[in-house]
Amino acid sequence: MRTSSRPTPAKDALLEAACSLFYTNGIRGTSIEAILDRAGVARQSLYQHFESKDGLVAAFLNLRDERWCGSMNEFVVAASDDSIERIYALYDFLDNWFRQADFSGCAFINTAAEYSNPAHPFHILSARHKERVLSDIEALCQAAHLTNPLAIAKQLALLMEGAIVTEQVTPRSGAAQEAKAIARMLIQHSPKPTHTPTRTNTRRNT
Amino acid sequence: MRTSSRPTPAKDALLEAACSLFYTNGIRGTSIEAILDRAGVARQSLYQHFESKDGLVAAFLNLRDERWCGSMNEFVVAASDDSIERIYALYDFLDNWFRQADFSGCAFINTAAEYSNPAHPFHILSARHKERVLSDIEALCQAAHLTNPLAIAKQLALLMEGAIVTEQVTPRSGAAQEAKAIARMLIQHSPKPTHTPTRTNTRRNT
DNA sequence: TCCAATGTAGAACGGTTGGTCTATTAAACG
DNA sequence: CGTTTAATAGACCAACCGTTCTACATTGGA
Repeated sequence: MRTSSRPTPAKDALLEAACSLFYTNGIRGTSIEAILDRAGVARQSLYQHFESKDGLVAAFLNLRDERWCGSMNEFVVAASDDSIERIYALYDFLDNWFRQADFSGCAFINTAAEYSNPAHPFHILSARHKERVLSDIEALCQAAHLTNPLAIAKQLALLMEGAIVTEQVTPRSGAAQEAKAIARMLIQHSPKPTHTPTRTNTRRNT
Repeated sequence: MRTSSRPTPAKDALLEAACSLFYTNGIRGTSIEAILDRAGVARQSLYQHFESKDGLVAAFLNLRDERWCGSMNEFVVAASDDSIERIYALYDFLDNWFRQADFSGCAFINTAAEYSNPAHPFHILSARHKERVLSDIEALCQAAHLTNPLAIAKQLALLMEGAIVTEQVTPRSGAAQEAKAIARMLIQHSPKPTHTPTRTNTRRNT
């Protein structure tokens, strides 16, 4: 009687089904029955691998976080060698995501909406995901030698959220490219990195 | 036996309770029982005034749309006489909203997330709300004599969505002021209106 | 005064939900 | 070989859900 955390065929199928259904239909909108059907797995198998529906939800959120952040980072790295272009590629990543048939917004925004209490475990997991995304973006800004990388990362993240939600409520709105254009303007008008000396830097005794 | 659409005490209490509960707990997260309790109204009264739970949901969405847009427009008009300042006041309106104790994000974003199918009646109502908000913002941009008011309105709306969602997932993040700062940059770097003549305008034979 | 409308209280319904229990099968491994 | 382990199928449960129904009280006009 071991409570293994190693993936078993049944456990794997369960998680995959949960991922898909929780994402597109929401958590409260997805019944255990529907997950079992999709996974083609017996009822008991679920409770052998997960404590409860809530346990399965937590596993779903963690897996989705890992995969989404992984995809994002892979995409921007593959997009360009230039560190500034990689930032803009964030919005191409979104654009690409939006075109996928099963796009239903951000799973974590949706979850935070479904569980509005900020103290709720699912809401907390959602907030943590957004923290991770923010720090990934901040890393991109640092690599691009932008001054105040965190501040710009926050702005870039806000633009991403806006694009995601706009596209969710009004599909095919082209929000990703809209956000990209704003991001361009933002970065072009941000303070220049020190290794690009400006005339201002050469002044003495200010 | 008349199916009046005039508000009755019971009908009013029901709608008010539904508004509050659907907003903070979501639609699937709110039971008929909870609404009856909150309204202090008998079970039968609900089905006398509304066809079903879905009917009550539709009434909630319509009322919320009316009230929210009304508040927004009142706020920006009261904020300033200057047409450009009114645009910036959009984000002060958000800031004010975010500080309210029961803030739970945008009811329409939440609803579109809960009913992800764009063909679902609730999703459609949510999309329509966003259309109305967009046209209100566009009107502000026209009043400010901005060139291409719709294009700028879309950008301003995207910033608003981003701020709302950011604040929802991560409360007290100051996202409204963040968005306001980006909006400032956006408008300052947008093409100037014709009634503010520039040197370019005074040239002859270009 | 009577009647219709609007309200209340609460039982009852069929369906669904998350979760448990039992019994059985099949492979993995000492 | 026998035992453990994960898997299966499906009955079962209590709770909850949206909805309907019955019975009764209040009230404001014709």
